[in-house]
Amino acid sequence: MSKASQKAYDEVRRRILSGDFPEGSHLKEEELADICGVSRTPIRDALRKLAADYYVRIVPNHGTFVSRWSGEEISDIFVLRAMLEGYAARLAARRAKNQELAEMQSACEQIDVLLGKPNTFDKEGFFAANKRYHMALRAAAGSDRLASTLTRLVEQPVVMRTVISYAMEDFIRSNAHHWEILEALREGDGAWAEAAMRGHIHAAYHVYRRAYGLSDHSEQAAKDILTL
Amino acid sequence: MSKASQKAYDEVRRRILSGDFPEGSHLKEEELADICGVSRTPIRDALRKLAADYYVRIVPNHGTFVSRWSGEEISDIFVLRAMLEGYAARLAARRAKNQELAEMQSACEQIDVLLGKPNTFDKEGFFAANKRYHMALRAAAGSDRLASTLTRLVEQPVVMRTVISYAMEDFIRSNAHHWEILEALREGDGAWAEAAMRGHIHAAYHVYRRAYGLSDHSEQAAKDILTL
DNA sequence: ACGGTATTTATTGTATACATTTAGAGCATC
DNA sequence: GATGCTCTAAATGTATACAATAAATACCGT
Repeated sequence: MSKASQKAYDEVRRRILSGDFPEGSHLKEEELADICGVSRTPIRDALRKLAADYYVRIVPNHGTFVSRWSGEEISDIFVLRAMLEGYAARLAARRAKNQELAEMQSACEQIDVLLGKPNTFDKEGFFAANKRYHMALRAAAGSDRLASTLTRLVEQPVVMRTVISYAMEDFIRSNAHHWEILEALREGDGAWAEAAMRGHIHAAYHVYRRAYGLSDHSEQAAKDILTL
Repeated sequence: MSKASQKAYDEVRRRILSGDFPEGSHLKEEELADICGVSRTPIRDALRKLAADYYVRIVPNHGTFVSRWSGEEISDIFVLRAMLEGYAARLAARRAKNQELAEMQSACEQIDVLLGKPNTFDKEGFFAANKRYHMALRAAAGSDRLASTLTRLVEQPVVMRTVISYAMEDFIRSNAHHWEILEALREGDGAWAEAAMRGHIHAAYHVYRRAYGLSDHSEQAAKDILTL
């Protein structure tokens, strides 16, 4: 995507994630054009891409609406993520290059530094390093299709909300998982990497449910992750 | 997508699948506009959507190019499909409504009719009914995210090529799987449905490899499906 | 003849004007 | 008062003109 389109994409996405554009709200092209300082054409490009990434839903001849994430969908997404990212870890154990492993290690070390200051813990920094770790692992899996599917599927707002409700012990455990998965990759042990990654996602889902309540459906989804 | 955009999408997609636009070729917006009889604007919309569906790749300021499917990618996709469509079957066993089950049964019956005329077997008809069956199952899973992820991931050209190389016994076995999965859904047995679906995809992958050759990598992918 | 630079040209990116569609207000009719 | 119609306004869909970009070409100097 080019300059204006990218600018529009970033700006609209940011406002959706920040809650400035609430779920279900109608995004009008002309208003967005004013806000972003570009014409309607790149706005439309951006909206199409946001739709492909599930941030919005476009109804022909009616307009673009910010997606709603129901509890059911979020549960489904955690299960899908456990499956796909687990498989990515398995592939990465076979295909990862040194450079990618180094990038993952760098992210782990950065998080360790942050963990060293528990009183003024930098959640934003954790969020960024965590993302860097997972992106590197997806790249290491060596399947563009899998990587982009995962990136689209894993809604950053959900990750964000999960991280926000992490307690200190959750951050510690999360990075312990990161180190463990990295070791599994270095050993070339795909089964280990996959199992550890599933555990990692499952732990995140546990925190999410603890913070935002659990339904029968989410109970079922938790079982689904276990019995994949 | 609206009228002109949809028309452009269908036309360009058709030409890609038919080989009229070969892999790697550069699709120029103005030419496509002439071919489709619409202006560049809906052409651009269509290209963006084709990119989201992995049919083409857009390089900013350079243009749109028809995607290449490497053997590795195809293997990866079969594994992903076994995983995701297996999970869809598991969900469908819990959530499927009578209407969706009826749709699936209708597709099975239609294929049975086709199978009754082995001398003049209608592969196109099988292809269409097979698609109807799988779409109904994805809908029955009740997760929009999962359904659209699958639809994007499963390249119809790959399915097409696979079906083309089916022998009569492969068609028979394929529909036997369809009936078995349907029964599992009716019994509400998610584990059965999932296992049967994975077997179904695995059989298709076997035919594909038999027809188009197998590499070390595809051997590994076949094992991956088994040990999911 | 060779290398480097300016120019041209083809293609994509952006803005804007116009067409189409849809929802809703207002009014007439039953 | 409810129903259904027409008209209007607001939003999206489409076409086209213009700008920016990048590659190819021609030109010039050495």
